[in-house]
Amino acid sequence: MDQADHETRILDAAERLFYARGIQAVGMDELRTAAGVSLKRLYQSFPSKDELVAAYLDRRDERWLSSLRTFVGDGGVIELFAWLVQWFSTEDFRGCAFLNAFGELGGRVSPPVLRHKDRLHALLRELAVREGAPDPDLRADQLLILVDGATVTAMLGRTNAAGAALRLALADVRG
Amino acid sequence: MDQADHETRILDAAERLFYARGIQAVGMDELRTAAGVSLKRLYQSFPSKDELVAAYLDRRDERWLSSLRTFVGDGGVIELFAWLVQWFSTEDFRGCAFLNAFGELGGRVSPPVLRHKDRLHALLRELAVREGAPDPDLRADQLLILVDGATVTAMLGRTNAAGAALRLALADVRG
DNA sequence: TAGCCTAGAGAACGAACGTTCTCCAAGGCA
DNA sequence: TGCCTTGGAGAACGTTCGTTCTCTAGGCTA
Repeated sequence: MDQADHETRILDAAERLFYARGIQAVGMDELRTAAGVSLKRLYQSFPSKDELVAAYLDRRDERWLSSLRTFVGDGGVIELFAWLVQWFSTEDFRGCAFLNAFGELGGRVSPPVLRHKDRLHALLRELAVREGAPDPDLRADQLLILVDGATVTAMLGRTNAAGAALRLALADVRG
Repeated sequence: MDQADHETRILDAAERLFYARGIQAVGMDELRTAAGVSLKRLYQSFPSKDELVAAYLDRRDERWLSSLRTFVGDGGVIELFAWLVQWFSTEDFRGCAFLNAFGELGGRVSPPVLRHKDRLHALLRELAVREGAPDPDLRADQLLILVDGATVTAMLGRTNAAGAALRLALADVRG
């Protein structure tokens, strides 16, 4: 097992634990145990917890956006919110990892969080252009509001959040 | 200065510090200093940090909703989002205290957070009824998505969040 | 005035946690 | 076989933090 394998196992454990229970609630020792890696190797791969957190967020950003992009393909808001419905109903769903991390750590995690939201905004803008929206930037802003709003609302237990948001997205196209 | 005054000063300091920097980032000792109160009295008023956090959230809930309710009065979504615009532009704005607390502490703060969102939902439902919405529950769900979505989006620096959300709210009425 | 109660200041305690260090076993190489 | 390097397990260290304890000063009552 080489260095890359170790990093993958560490990041897998980090994503599972950090997302499920919060970053500050998970210690390096518990993470080490979950990853099945020695503390020495953990610190060789990621010299501090802050760097591990940044790596966790960046990898989650890539995977999350890639999954969404693949699912939506050339589709529109229907596919966008269908993907959200499926995400919200996964067993370990606990809201947006980036918003949670921001609430928890504030400025210390800002760069990965802002990067993530900018990339999501760019994806939504592409969708807006395909839709023929007259003002794609505004439309992307609005879709971002709907996606984030539905996500935090679903996190707190309102199960029809994605459906309600979809109706707003469709209404705006007609309006 | 009696007991109630002390509690007020403690809660004032707690709200300022917890909201600005996060709950876990503020220790009881710093809070004691900011409130100008002895540690003994602090623990007489609030026997543990968890109880102080709950009291902070509950008092913020009351004040926040009361301010919104007063501003909106018998108005509709225009007034609702006008209030948000003003809130977002306050200097110390840092998103929704309840969503941030949830991201930070997860289940440990769930009851006050859920209470707050339920009360906000109820206020939005009243507004939906006044508007003559055909399905006030759905409309309240949607307004909650727009309010929370605009709030987290504004927190991350998109300054026109409230305006973009308002347009969606108006579009749905027309659609 | 003498004794007692209160309250404040901050030292102290115990736990948790990020990070580093020590010890030892195992394996490659002369 | 004997030596040297590598890596794992976990002890140890220093700090932070929530919470409690101690000591002392001041004011009220008899």
